[in-house]
Amino acid sequence: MTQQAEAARRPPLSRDRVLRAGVALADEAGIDSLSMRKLAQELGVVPMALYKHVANKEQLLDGMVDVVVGEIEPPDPGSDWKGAVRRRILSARRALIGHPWAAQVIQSRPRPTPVVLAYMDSVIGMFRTGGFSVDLTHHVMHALGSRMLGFTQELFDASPGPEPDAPAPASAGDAGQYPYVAELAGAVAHEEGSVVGGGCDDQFEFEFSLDLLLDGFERLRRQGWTSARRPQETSEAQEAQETTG
Amino acid sequence: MTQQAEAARRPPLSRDRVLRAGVALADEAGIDSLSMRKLAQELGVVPMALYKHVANKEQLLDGMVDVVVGEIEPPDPGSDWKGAVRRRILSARRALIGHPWAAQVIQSRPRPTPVVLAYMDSVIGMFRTGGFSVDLTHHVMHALGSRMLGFTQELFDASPGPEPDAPAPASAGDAGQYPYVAELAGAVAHEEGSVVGGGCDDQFEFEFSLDLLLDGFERLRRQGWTSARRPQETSEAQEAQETTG
DNA sequence: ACCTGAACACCGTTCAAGT
DNA sequence: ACCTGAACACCGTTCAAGT
Repeated sequence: MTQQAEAARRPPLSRDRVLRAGVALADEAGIDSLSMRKLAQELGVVPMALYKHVANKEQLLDGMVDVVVGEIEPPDPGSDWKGAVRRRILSARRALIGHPWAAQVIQSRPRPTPVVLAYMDSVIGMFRTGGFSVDLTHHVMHALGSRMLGFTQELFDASPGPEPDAPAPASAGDAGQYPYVAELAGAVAHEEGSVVGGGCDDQFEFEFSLDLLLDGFERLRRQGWTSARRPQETSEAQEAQETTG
Repeated sequence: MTQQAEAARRPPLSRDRVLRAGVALADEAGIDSLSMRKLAQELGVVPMALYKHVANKEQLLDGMVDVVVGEIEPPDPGSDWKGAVRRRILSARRALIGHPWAAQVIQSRPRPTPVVLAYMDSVIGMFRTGGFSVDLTHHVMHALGSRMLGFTQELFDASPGPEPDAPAPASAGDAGQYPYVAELAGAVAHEEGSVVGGGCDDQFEFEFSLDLLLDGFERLRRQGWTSARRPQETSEAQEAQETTG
């Protein structure tokens, strides 16, 4: 009765509503809290009702990834390849940051969804129309890796877990055992503009390595790099050039 | 009776034996098949017996990561920083490749174990003794990210899953929808030396982007880069130099 | 024909009962 | 004091029974 009344008040279930509820639940409660059962409860529906709109949990996660990737802004044409790629990737980063679970879920997918494939296709196109050979574009895409979607795999899960006030990764007590880590941690803690608590400026780090790669790509493109010449040889030849220049 | 006889035959349980059995089980059956219950069964022991040697499953996974990281060869002194770092990272890569689950597990850990911290400390040391400032070393470590431990996060799980003969990521049917992906896939399929099945040469891709980064690091080091000057400005200044040179 | 509750085959971990 | 079986609170998904 009450159940029926509630069902009548809510809009009918649809794949889209299921996916958006999944995204909302993962945003709020974390990806570990996302279960078919909890999602059904959130939607005021019996668990099995979900299976009419998604084949299983894997397909639910696929669809949720599509929602996030759908938030990435389209490429803006009419600028140099580097600026265009840079802007697009930083837009992807903004989308991913809004959904902290997304990076992990994307990497757990056994294959890209059509929406992700379309995004990758358009990024590849930006390199190709920017004057990159098929060969170089291929390796460049591998070098970008997950950075293409706006995230780098931090070595350890930096997401705010269930232990909010845990000791810092490199606490003072470990300074003796890990002198170089301590030196770095100390410098970061005193850095201007760093977040309270001694954290790193993730955006700066992201742009630092993104620009390092993009600059490297541009250098290779100008040299007409092909996979016949290994990058190491390339760099050595270039180092010689720089030294003499 | 039979149980007791079996228990008597086996060496007594220890933390080390539990960890090694966990590594072996994950190697053989995949990380998804690793459960406390199955691991106990593998050791001929009741599930609760494991909890005397590891506090919980999280600590089991931590210990398993330590086993893998322990396989990385120590640094060999007395060579230039780039060669030393390169060799060490490629050694880490060999260790990680032997345990396909390790990359995923490392990234799921909320914080580095002491063994991983010690490895990171020694890598930081290779940069510092190689002439890198604390500042630059910090950003360089971020840029390396998971590559430091020998793996890059491939955008999608390339590990041999439960569907061994599934269609290729970009099958011919999708060529029309994703023209640039198709172009790349076609080129890779015809590449010399590529594995049968059209896969990429992962080792080449890894070294390509590793060398791209290491070369970039060396360039910044020589320029005396500090975080006051952004990489982009650096590169633009350098581009002007290169163009005029 | 459609929907759904109970059931199945798992988890990690707690806890009290047994030796 | 030590060990461990049963139990708890969950999963994703199957399937047969109900409407």
